[in-house]
Amino acid sequence: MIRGLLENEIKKSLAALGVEAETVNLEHPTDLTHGDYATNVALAYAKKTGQNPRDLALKIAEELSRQSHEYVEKVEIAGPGFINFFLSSKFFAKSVREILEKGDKYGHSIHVSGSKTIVEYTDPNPFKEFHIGHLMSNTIGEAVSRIIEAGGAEVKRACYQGDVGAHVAMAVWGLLKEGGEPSVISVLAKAYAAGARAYKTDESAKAEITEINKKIYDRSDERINQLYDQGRKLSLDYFETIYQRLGTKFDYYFFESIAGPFGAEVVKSNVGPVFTQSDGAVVFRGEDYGLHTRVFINSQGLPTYEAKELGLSKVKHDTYPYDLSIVVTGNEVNEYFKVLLKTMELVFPELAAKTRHVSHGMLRLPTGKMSSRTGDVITAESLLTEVEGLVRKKISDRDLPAQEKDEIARAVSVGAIKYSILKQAAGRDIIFDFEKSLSFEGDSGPYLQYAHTRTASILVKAREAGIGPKVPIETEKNEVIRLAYRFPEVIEEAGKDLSPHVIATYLIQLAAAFSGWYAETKIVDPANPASAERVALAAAVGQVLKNGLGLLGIAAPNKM
RNA sequence: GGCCCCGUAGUUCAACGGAUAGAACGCAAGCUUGCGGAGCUUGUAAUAUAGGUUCGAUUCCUGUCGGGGUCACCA
Repeated sequence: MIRGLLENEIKKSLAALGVEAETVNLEHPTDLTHGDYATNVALAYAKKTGQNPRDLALKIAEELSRQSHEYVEKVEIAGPGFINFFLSSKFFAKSVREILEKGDKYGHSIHVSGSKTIVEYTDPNPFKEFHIGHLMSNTIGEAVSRIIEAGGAEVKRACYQGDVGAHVAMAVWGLLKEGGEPSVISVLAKAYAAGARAYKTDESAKAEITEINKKIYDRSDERINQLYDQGRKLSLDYFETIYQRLGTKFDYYFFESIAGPFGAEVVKSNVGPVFTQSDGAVVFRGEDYGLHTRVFINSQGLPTYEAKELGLSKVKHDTYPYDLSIVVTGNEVNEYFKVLLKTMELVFPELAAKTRHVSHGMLRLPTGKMSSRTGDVITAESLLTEVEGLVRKKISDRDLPAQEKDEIARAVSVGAIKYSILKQAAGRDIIFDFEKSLSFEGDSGPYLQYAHTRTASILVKAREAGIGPKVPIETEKNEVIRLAYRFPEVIEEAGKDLSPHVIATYLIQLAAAFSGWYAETKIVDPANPASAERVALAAAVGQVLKNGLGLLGIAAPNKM
């Protein structure tokens, strides 16, 4: 990559001046008039060498020009002592060629190849709703998975599901009361809601539910077994339809019925060195580590979230010996997760060192539209369906076959939702704004998809006109080409920080540059000899947009 | 109250300790004899507050104010 090359040259230049530089900071200036890369080494090392930053910068630039490279057009000193690099047309021509040659693989690298990563995300509970929180986790987890895969690692996707516990007993209680067979998902949802309500308000129902919970564990009741098995399968099958719609395919499913008992065992065998008996429960004294005390096994002998997740870390590693384990959750568990990680350090130190937590805020809808009136959860399906309907309306006047319209409506609606989740750094709440996400203007998924369809239709027109994409040795320089080659670096950064939004931000910048160029430049023009290379650039931009959207889990249709 | 996270244009978001703090929506003014106007161009407007560290602070440290999470058996 050009970046490494420049870093080396800077280091060599510094060495020639007798400056030992362990780190070289190289960045893309926000303003393209400041060049394609800039380094602040002169500012950073001025003091050490007792020189004025600009003087040092000047000397470094002299050294650099001595070893100048065909891909660097010029080196400039600017501001307080920045050294700015302007890349050459030769470099840009080469980068366009590379994008077209690598195609769908462009951006993929090998910087984490050979490593094994497991990503746990979504984690819906059978018998309960798949709500928009799960949608958020799924979107982030899938994007993170794809980004890490693009770095060359092997990635396994894992979903952890609570198939036992009070919530399940509540649903089964509801089924018994209503006498309904769990044959459609709405029956299950209703049964759970009834059970949850009764559990809070009705003492005898509460006792019944507790009893059912026990029977689920020991499988002593035929009728309950039957309802449980049916309901569990129905739920899991239903979740699969959503994963398919969203574009996720899990490699592993871990269940609470396995991780729970195992976690409890792990905790029990570490009472003394790590955990403490207290009031009939087993707790971890987090205060010794600046955290707070958490219960791992409650006084009824049942493992809590922390114990299960602790057990799960080992179950995962036994299943797939990972180098890196990423867990995506809502940020309400942040404090618990810290405690969990501390116990993991004590019990499974080698696993704790490999674990990273990505937490996200809540997905909130504006009041009025689909907002929950009575505290009901909003299901992922209802949001998807609502948005898809709006998209369908928007494209209703398109002259396209019905099946293609269906595909477009799906791609655009999923893209709109996913993009609005991924465009900002995970951690804070996201306000899903129907107007903004679906006005398809500016900072939105559909805007990116639209930019991509424009590149696609350019290629169609070019083919009709017999203008092939052709990359010359040197090429026209513009903002578009000066952004396109950065894609691999962007993926690397997003992977390092587990931050899909880095890609989203970059794609918007690229798409905006492309749209501006598109508006002022006639790309397909048989009368202009430059047309073939412009078509090549348009193709390259389309490829980068497609690959980038792909990393976010968003489809890039050719028409919309 | 303790601990953790967060305060950036009217709004929603960006910005490895770097240059004139970037976008989008909104608002104002423009753009089609040209590949999709779901677009483009120009303008408007912000680092909560007081200190400190630094050549340089939205970023790091401390105080204040404001918002959110959490503080033993639900996740």
